[in-house]
Amino acid sequence: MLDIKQIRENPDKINELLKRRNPELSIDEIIEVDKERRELQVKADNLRSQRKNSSQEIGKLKKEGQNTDELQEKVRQTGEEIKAIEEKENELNEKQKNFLLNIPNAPDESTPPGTDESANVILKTRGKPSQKPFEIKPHWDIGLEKGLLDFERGVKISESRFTIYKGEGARLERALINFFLDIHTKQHGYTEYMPPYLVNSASMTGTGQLPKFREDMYKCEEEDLFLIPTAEVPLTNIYSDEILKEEDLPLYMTAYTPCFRREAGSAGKDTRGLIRQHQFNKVELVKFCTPQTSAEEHEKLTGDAEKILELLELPYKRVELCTGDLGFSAKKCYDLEVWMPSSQAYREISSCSNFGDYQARRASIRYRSKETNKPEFAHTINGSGLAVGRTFAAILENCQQEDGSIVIPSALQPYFAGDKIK
RNA sequence: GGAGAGGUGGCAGAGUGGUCGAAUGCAUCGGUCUUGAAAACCGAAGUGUCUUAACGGGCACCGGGGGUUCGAAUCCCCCCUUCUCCGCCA
Repeated sequence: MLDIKQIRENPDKINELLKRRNPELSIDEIIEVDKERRELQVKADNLRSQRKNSSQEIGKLKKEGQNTDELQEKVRQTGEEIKAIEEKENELNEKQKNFLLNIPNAPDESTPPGTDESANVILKTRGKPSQKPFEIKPHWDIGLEKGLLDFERGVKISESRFTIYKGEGARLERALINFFLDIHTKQHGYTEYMPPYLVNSASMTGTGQLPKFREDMYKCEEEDLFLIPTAEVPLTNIYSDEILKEEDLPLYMTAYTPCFRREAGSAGKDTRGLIRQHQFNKVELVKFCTPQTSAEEHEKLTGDAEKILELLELPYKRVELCTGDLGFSAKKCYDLEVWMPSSQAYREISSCSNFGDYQARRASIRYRSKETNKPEFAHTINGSGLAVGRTFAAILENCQQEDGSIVIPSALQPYFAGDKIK
């Protein structure tokens, strides 16, 4: 969340940045609440101080055998006063907290302004969209034909947007996961994790999914547990409510997990194929670092994700999201988009965001600064490295041959234990 | 799931109604001593929040929430969690 102190001190600056994201956003209404809240705190603190002193006095007098009835009655009344103020105080605290939890991050100064994706900026393009002398079959057709995917039975055993991988399809998916993890751990310095796939509401709040996006998530009925929509949630919250040593930073973490999203509100979008599933596999990259290095670490992390696309020889673009297209918790974001012949378009396959201290403040992830020896909020960064199902689809299409076979990119062949799907 | 015992500062561990933000030990940091180091000795040191130009000061925090009381780490209730035993089980 945003820092209330900064809001207090620089309301115009913060409003201006938020309005780049959405003109309707404003922190104005919280300023008065904050002021009132602080006034009440001063009042209550003073009364509590009085009560403390008087109570101690009573203790002393009683020891001396003196009558304290009158003083006790006075303190009792002070107690009632405190209670009344505390009630109002709690109400305002709650209001402020809710407000802050529902306000998105302020965009970075460098994030290009704009209201929707049309204002996104293409930063680079690598590889050329495959021009082939035959018609490339969409991955859902070729996947079904080759017995790699079973959409209908996936729907039968679950519901729509659930798919079964089968035979060489399942093996290709597994090969991709292992390939991604090996590159990131062996070449990019990430530590591999296997976190829980169900997390509590505190974790979901820490990374920003709650309270605003509850309807996007699968929730357990009996427990305070949600299926993770991304490994970002468990990984980022590993160090919530902790103070790390500055020497421990930067911290690089990666994990393969399935991801679960209700996709409420995407009815009718990408209904065919693997692009938009309720359950999909993803390898996630997460970093914690100091504010001084976060911009640089963000660039590096994005490069780590790009490396995978390059090794797989898939054509892609790097796009910088404009302020209006930014995710809720992000202040700066690059999307990687892979060429998808079936839609004759580039489709998002990774999203690499810098959150500044926004998540760290929500989840209380701090490090002790060597310079000041005081706890400071860390910066968090994450990105997909990559979405596995979408990579699977991209390979089925981009690597498709005229005879319908799929040539496995050479870097992946050892993982797939084969060079081709016939 | 059942029974029992716990949850206190970075760690270990005391404290069962008042002067306790909390003894003590270890670890940490600064200093003295030393050619250097160790040892010894002296000293510093939690987190949050409010207030102040600043120095400083106030308040809160002993797993979380509520209650009793003039006063709660300490008493009561609920929840979470750890350990041990039993049950179940991949």
